[in-house]
Amino acid sequence: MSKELLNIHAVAARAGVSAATVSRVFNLPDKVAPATRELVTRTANELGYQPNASARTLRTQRSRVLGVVLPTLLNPVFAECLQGIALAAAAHGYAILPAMTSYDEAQERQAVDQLLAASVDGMILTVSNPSDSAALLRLRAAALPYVLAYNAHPEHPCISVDGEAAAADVVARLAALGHRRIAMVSGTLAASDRAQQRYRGYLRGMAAAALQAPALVEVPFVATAVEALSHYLQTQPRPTALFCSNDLLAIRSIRAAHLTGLNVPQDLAVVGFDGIAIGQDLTPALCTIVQPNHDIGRHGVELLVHAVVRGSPPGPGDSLCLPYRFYSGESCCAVAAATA
Amino acid sequence: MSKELLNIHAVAARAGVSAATVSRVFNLPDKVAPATRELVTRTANELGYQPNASARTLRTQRSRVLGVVLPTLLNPVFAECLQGIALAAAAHGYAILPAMTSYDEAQERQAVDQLLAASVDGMILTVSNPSDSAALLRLRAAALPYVLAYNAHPEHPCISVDGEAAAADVVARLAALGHRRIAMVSGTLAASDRAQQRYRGYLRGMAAAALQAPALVEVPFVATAVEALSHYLQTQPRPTALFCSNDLLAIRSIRAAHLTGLNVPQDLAVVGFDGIAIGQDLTPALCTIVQPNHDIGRHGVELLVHAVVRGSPPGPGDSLCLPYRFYSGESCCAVAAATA
DNA sequence: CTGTTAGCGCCTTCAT
DNA sequence: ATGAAGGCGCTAACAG
Repeated sequence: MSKELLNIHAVAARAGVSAATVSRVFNLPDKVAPATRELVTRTANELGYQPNASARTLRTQRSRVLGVVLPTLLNPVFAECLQGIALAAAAHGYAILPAMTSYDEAQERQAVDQLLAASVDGMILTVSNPSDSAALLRLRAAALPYVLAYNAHPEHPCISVDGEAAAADVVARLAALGHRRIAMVSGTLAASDRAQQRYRGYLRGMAAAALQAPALVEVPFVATAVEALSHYLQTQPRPTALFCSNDLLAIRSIRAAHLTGLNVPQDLAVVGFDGIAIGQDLTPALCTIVQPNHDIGRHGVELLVHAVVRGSPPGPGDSLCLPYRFYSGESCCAVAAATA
Repeated sequence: MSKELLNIHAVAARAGVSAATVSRVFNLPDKVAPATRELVTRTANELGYQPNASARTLRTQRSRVLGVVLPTLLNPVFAECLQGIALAAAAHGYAILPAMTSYDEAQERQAVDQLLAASVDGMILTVSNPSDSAALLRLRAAALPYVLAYNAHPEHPCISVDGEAAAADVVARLAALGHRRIAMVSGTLAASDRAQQRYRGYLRGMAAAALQAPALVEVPFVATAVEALSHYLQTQPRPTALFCSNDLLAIRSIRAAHLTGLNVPQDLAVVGFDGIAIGQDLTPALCTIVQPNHDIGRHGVELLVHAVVRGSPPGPGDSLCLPYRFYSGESCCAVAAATA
């Protein structure tokens, strides 16, 4: 096949028109006579021609590509979100260019630089800490449209849920079920503004229920999380309920409880946060705060597409706080009379 | 900020050299005097300059981008694989452009077309059926390097595991544990060559153990899988072991068993396939065939990068059959004497 | 070792 | 309604 000559001129020559006309057929179909348009379209199809995206981008300064910066896909929360982003982007004629940062700020900055060089039209990102992010500074300096996902910050456009209210809500529900020793489990608190937000909500909820909050159970390393949690659950006094800052931790807590000989939820209620899809198929089904992960991605895309159309980047005022939902799974129940 | 003039000429002017020299500093650093190189590097950093990827692509016909075509990220298998792809690609200086197809062949073709127009240097894809795929024909016609992931087919370069052997292995192990009524559960068989491969292995294993294979339990719709499985488990004679063609189905089978009042593994052994990371943290820990999902992605990237370097696309001869591993999780045990 | 020159494929005024 | 011409930013020959 003469693959090398499959450019706009080849189509033009074959159709007996100029390159400009072919271009117009693809970009401004209304400005070309129906007969010519039909001819060019047919010729292009026969040859299997598609406009070269790089040349287009170079010329128009618009790539129809959105950059995506996420910590990892090994947490289903972000996989679900990326799926939402991918579908929404495709629906709007955009491609996506994702980069994974492993919760590392240096990699966040590097990813942003790379995506800037790729001429993306906008970026959706989840960063470790929006307050103090070199990556976000770059974006502002470049005046590139961007939205944060999951992060919440007054100075940036964000798609998020009110994690603080949700966490307080969880504690209130646990208290209403008779739990008094309610502990919170999280990963490295400093590495995630979401965890910090949820922790604030937890403290607020405990105060509102007039309960004393035991020390935060920080589980820094995923690999040893189950072990650390098992150890923790053997110390006295044991909590009757565990509020975990994410679903993966909740799942590991349930495992740790079993290894310790505790039944969930009878001996230990476990509540997660995130609403990963798989949680509902587990046994016991995971009790958790369900975030609209798919929609968080979708709204991020739509905000950016909208911004491109109107020509001005999204600002903090465009932030969206989406509703969450308490999923009353089987991993949580009223405290047993004996252990209360 | 004078964002518009941040091109190679701006750097050249500021450093008092020509654009060609700046270009060489970025592409052939050895061909420029150390002093000049240092000067240019410093100037570029001061200005925050990075070469424009589109222009580079247009000029060199190489984009340093790999296309990725996967069914969905809602199955952690593919999320884990994509994570592997993303990390490996980044390590080799490549970006990735993923597209999700929802197991739909029309979308597979569309994704390939879009990625071709984006001038990707190669593609990694998982398709419904490699034998009869319009998407793969396009790739061949375009002579673009590509590798299949998970798919196995003699006429294409593939990174896969021997699913048939693995499935036969599972059956042999279950038989050795005393199971005689071993049923297999899968999604729509026609929609996945992997499921078909595993089913062949199952049948082979049953024959080898001189056991009669009950009818395949096909669960077409994810939304109603638990319900369908619960119903199935109430019919007599019930199997003592279930071999599921993927881990998500295994997890749902375990749930269905519980809803039916059966204990896993005492009343029903459940074995999955895929080795999604979360399986090991479940209770009972999922017994499954562990595939190296991350490495499947990584090898795919490396095969493509290698091909670009040597200048010829990978062929069927470059296929890699990676080792799998039987993870002896808690969802499987010897058949109870009474139910055997 | 460095500068000059000529496009890569496309879109977009401007002219017809 | 269509064509001709220039340049987006970059790299690769070719000179010097």
